[in-house]
Amino acid sequence: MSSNSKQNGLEAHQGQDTTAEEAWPMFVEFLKSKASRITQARRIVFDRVFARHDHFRADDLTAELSSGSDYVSRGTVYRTLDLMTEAGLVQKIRDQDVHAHYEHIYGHGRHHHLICENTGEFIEFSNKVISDEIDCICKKHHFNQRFHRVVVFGTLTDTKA
Amino acid sequence: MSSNSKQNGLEAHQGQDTTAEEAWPMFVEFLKSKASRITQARRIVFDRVFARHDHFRADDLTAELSSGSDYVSRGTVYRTLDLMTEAGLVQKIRDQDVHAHYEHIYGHGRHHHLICENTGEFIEFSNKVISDEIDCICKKHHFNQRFHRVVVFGTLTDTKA
DNA sequence: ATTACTGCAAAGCATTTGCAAATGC
DNA sequence: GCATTTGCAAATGCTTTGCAGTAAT
Repeated sequence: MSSNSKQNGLEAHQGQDTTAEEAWPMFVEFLKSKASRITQARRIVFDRVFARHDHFRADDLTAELSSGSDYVSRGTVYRTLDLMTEAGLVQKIRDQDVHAHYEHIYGHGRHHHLICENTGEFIEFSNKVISDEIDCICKKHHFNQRFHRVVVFGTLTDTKA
Repeated sequence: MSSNSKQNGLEAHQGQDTTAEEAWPMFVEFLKSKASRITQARRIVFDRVFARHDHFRADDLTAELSSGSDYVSRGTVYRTLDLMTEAGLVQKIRDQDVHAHYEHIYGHGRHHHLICENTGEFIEFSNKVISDEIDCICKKHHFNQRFHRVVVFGTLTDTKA
């Protein structure tokens, strides 16, 4: 296996971050493990993601990559971002269901959720330790909290004996 | 001011929850404070929201209200839900920006965010107390955690002296 | 009577998808 | 050479909006 990403028959992309160089082999491994291909488009998207150090939207990347020699199409940007998320290299900040859910809160109070990824079930909880800790963090950061939200993703294990 | 919501010239909607009856006057107050009107459509949406005790999508409501004598149009459902959110009677579970944001996490680790509602700034933090507490909650609920997310909404107070 | 609200249908917008051409292996 | 990927453009699905008619004050 070629251990150096520069040998993949791709031009060197200049101005690259150390992390990108470090992380690329991980993505390569991931793709290989899925019998997926190491393509130019994937490398380009990958580099752009690691060139950034902020939060971005898929659309921002699409825009950046929509002209010039590094052109990658919208569809491919989304598809690659999904792969990188699956590989654990990228965090999707508002993921799962894109669309808003509501619930009434009168006589209910703020609470948080465990979301089961199998059944879609929501389990509610509230917890003072967490709230207090968050208050403390806010204070530290001179942040005036309006409210907070905690969401835990995972699966509900069957409790039946 | 009429203190009983049943006097608002609207038919009584049967099968109603106590909370709906309790909360309705609050919504009325809210609407009055905005010089907005108490309408049938708003009452119908309101009742449907409080008749539910789960999480729902705006679309679910629209579907429920798209036939029969309690018809309310999609647009109005969304508009009313916004009002109820503004009034603090409803919690929008995936709010703020509807669209996904990404960030790369290699050499970064999982972390959480304080989001400034004025500037859109993200401040990152990670905290073991919170993670531990969440682990504990998951155990209690027989929940197999994949990952969790904490988001705090509010405003960054200027720290300059 | 006045002005806000509703219903409708069309527009918006991020995201997804089907398919023919291109590319990696 | 064969199978996966890409680019394209159209489709999707939730949400928003403009406007003319309707209802609340």
